[in-house]
Amino acid sequence: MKKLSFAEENYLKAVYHLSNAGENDVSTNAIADEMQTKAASVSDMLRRLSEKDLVIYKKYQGVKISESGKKSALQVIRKHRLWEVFLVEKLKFNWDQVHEIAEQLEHIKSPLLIKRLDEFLGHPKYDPHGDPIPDENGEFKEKPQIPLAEVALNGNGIVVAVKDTNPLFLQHLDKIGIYLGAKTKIIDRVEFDGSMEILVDSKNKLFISKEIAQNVLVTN
Amino acid sequence: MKKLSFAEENYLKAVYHLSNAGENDVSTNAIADEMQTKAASVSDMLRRLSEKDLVIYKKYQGVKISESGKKSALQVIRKHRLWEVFLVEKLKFNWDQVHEIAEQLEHIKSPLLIKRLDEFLGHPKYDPHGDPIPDENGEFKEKPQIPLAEVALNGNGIVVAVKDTNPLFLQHLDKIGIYLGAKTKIIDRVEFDGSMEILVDSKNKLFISKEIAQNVLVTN
DNA sequence: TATTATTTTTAGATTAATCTAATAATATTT
DNA sequence: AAATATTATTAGATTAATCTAAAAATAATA
Repeated sequence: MKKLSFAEENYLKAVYHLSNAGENDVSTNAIADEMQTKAASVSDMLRRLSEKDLVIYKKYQGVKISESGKKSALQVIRKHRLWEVFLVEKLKFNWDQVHEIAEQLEHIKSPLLIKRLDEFLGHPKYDPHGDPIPDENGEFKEKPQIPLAEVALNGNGIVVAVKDTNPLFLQHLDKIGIYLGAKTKIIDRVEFDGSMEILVDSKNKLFISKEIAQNVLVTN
Repeated sequence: MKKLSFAEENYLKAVYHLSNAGENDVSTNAIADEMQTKAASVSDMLRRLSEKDLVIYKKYQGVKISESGKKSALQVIRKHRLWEVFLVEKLKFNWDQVHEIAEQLEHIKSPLLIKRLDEFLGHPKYDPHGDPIPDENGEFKEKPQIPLAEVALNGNGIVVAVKDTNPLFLQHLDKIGIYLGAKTKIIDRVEFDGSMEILVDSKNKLFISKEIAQNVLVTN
């Protein structure tokens, strides 16, 4: 595994995420969109990543991440999520504040540092948004999870993740009292607009919109 | 304070250190040496730093760090040393392993992160090598310190810092049992070669070379 | 299917940071 | 002080990453 530049790592991450963990092909424009850059820059970078066999790229046909590219991407994701745990657990950040800082920390190169950080944090399996943390070999297990919007009436669940990590969304969840680990029960559903009434931790009645219900993931 | 690139921050740090905290002028070659780069690259960077008023640069006359340059340098140094404390205190690194990793971490941009890290560490005043950590305003106080080599016969001291932070030197100190906070007493001195015999923590007799004695700093 | 629209790539510039080789300024030494 | 050595700067390339504008390929639609 050669040492990659920050830009290369960021592109690999984007390809990995947009391809749904390397399953699908990804389009140039989708990457440009995700990375807030221009399609021309993406084409250029894909050509270079392809020369290093980090992606499989056929002009005009989209791009797929290679095995070695996936490996690299997963290590960056591992670092990102471990740092997020550190920021929330140890430095008392809120879950909506950690993404940007972790975007920087994820590029620090030191395998020993990450090993020690992982130990220090007690080998966490999930980050503050419920996303799984890959191990040293890139292995991880997603928690079984469905959007609140799809839970049946009177169904119970435990909040295990959020689909969107937009700070405004996370702050809103904080405000209304939804957090990772909260117990939920669907007590009413409005078919007209997809909004619903839920009971949190058997004591707080909440009215939430369809958008919220689609982005809060629970397990049962 | 504008946002600086990694390279700019590294040059400012080098100028600051080589000038003895901004006191003296620094030569182009000295900087090239310190940074393992070529004089031509240094000239170029000095011109650019000068345009941003981070250094005062007159061609062929050496360079001095400006007030705003000093401020930036001290913030980078603050971050470097706080991360070093974190690595040693929390992640159980040895004092000879932390410099390289801190060289990367010092460039992470987030004032809040550093504020929280500082709190988490209990507002440390010194790093693992005994060097003072500047506060948010760049203020710091050096511990009064003299090399063991200059302590009088039978004089006592407490190890407060090391002059050299070369890993091999630090590992050697570990091996012979010298560490920050160790109590020392000079029990013999060989005028011929500057070597000396010392008593550490009132129980371990050690024979050390002139080189060691010059690079271990004590207070009394 | 031919035309139009969209998407993607290439061509050509730009910026930061670096390098080597050549030149210029300063310092040292006969 | 003139010659020589040292040190520092400029000129000109190079590389990574980006951009705009133009060209090429693919997709959508009349």
